[in-house]
Amino acid sequence: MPELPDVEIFKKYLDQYALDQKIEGIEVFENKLIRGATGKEVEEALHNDSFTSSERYGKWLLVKTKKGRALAMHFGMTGKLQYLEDGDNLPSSTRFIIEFKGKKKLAFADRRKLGGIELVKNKEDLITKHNLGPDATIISWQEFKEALHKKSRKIKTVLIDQSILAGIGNVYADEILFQSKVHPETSAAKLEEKQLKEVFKNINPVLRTAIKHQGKRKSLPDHYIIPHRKEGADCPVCGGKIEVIEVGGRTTYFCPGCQERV
DNA sequence: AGTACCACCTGACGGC
DNA sequence: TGCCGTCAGGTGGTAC
Repeated sequence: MPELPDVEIFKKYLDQYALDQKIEGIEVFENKLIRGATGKEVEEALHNDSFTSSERYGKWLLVKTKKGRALAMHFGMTGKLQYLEDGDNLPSSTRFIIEFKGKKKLAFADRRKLGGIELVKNKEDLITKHNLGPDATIISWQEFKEALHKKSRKIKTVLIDQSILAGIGNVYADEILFQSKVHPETSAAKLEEKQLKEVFKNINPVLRTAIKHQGKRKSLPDHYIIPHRKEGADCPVCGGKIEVIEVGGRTTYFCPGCQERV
């Protein structure tokens, strides 16, 4: 379930393996995952070009080419990248591959087909097209407060709304709220400024910790709720029982002892 | 305008 | 043993 930390890991992976190699073509196994263009168009756009750098924005990975093009990748729920040398087997659920000189490949696999790629002009184009708010790791306190303090919606649904801030998904929203001792169903507008600031202050530490742990959720610190995402599990902080509810159609784990309803 | 909800997607899992 | 309903949660579109 790629959220911001997972995409940051994909970025490092792509930077390590797929930069500065001549692109000879692409092969598409699932047309639906090429958004807003045909496979042929993407092929023509990338042919004889090469990737020079990448940038993560929210849950998007923007890959730039030497000739000034940009390929935006989204990983949906189950997307991932795999770099292959000549003779390596394609991962299961490979939806398309980018072929480099020397029979090397970058495979985009996505079991549930909720991810995909598209051609964009640049980062601003991506942001406009998908109505993305500021990236969760760079938003300032002032911007954050301004965006949230009048929202009547539940704080959790606001946190995962990509048009408000980009990058936080279901799992890390629960973690940020647990660390902030804020109940996920509290209306954003009803939070005291102190609580809202606490939420803001926990965003970066939680996301950075997740990146440091390579997105492996079981290996996160024990005082995080993520390793205890199970109904009735013991809360690592107060020893109470973890509860499961649905918020905005998403499964939500929280500790009623630590996260008081406002 | 702001908010809520549903469709899409498919493999894993659990109940009977 | 095997079938089948349910669940997971990303985005984007629609309805209120």
